[in-house]
Amino acid sequence: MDDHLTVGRLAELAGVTVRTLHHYDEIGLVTPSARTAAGYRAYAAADVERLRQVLTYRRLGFGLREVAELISDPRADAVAHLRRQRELLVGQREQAAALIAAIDKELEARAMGIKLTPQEHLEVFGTDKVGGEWAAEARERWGDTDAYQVSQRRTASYTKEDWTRIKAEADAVRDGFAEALRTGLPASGARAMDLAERHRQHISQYFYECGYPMHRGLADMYLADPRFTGHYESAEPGLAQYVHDAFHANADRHQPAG
Amino acid sequence: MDDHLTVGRLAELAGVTVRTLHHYDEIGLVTPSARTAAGYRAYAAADVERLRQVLTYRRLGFGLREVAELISDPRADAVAHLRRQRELLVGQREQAAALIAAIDKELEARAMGIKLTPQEHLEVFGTDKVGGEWAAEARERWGDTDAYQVSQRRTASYTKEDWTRIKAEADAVRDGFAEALRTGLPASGARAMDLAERHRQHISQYFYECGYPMHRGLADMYLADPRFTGHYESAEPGLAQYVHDAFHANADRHQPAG
DNA sequence: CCTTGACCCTCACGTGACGTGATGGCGCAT
DNA sequence: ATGCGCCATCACGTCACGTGAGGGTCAAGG
Repeated sequence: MDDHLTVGRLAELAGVTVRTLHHYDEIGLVTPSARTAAGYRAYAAADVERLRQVLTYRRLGFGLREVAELISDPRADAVAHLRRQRELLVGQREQAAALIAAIDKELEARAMGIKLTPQEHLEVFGTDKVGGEWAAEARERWGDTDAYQVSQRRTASYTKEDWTRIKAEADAVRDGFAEALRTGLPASGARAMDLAERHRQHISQYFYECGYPMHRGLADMYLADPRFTGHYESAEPGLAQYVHDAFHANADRHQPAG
Repeated sequence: MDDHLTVGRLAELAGVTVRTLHHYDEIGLVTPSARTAAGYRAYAAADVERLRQVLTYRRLGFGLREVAELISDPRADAVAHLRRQRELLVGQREQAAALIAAIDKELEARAMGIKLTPQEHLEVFGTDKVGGEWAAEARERWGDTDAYQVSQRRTASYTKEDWTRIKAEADAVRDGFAEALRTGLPASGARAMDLAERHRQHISQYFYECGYPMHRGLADMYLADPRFTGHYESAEPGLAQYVHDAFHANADRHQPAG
């Protein structure tokens, strides 16, 4: 009774109710590895660790049935779990950040006395949807590994190296734009438009299908969102506007009537 | 039927099921402001907006009963809602970030063949608990609006100008580091340490109390998280490591025994 | 005009993850 | 031996929908 915990103790430790532990025992999700003579549940260190995994996955939006599958997956060791959990958490964090950005945008608009278009309001739904069904999406992704790389909009599971490459390419494009601006080339010139096209293809390859209409949207976003604006403005004043114009010029070139 | 939406359309738009909208209608949470002759639900723009509020609060972990109270609170206008939602989202984002940090820590430890102490394992429970009851905590906090402004740790509601200044300062520090690295100054030299200190005070002023131990944590983080790494590496190769070393050197200077 | 298929309606029971007692057995201190 | 707190097992309640069943509505095409 010294290296084993009672339900009450474990519940307090883990921040859940006793009933929850009973429930997990009932459905066989976290079963105490021993019982006292009187029938008291006795949780060992390994049980605590298992509960920790369970609660982590639960927090990520998985149902208990799914959690059971995940943690009993024989081809996944502790590190694999941690990597998976990390990814999902990054997704959650990004999602929260996206919603914060949307709210900032709206607050800003209201502060300036501008009413946003219904279109812009719907962004929240969009991100919200992705958010609410994040786990579901993740599940689908793990289902078939073929369509996975192809159709996903988000950053899936890039390795550190991938990110480094992505960042490098993004910076290369930015620096290219900065130089074009400094040397006085027009935003609608061939050099700027080529850089815009390179950027569009980069986004398409690593993030999501980005057609010309969507690329136009990105251009506007880069002017509207201070974070993105800062990314370009910090390299060269006026660069955000320049990039914006180049994106649109490039879109005009490939798909007139925009 | 032109400015009104049917259930199906709204459901798709909002990323929820038709059944959910039926349910919200049943309990009087989001009731369509009109019905067609055939009895079809007809949602007007105001209804859509209300649904948006509902889904936002729901996403933040509130029960529908609570959501109903929140959005029918007469002393809260749209901006107040947005500010509240923003705060809760910042909390969620921080919480996710905290868990990511905890996982990074464990992954790092495992990579180095170190087993963490049970103490450290329990951190996850701690943050998890805070997370699960985030909404409850938030509710308590709103009890007194005085402590509210004071005790907030994060970025609350910075203006666009604030963000621009913040970004500018961050870039100035980065460029300073880059130059120091290029000119061959050591990471433990006066120039680098002064920049580190400037960075720390910047963080403390605009974001959160950042003591030397926490600044050390940030240093490690900058090497661990590819986005932060990219921020520095893109300016100059090897800069992330350099900055990391400078932070630690600076911390050593002010608080030995680290 | 009439069919067809996609959409809509209202019951109404099912489900997942527990909450909330009810009733009774340990275990230790006074 | 007698509280008092914690433990056990039923067993029903709840919340936010899911999932059909059975039947009306509507726009498009034959």
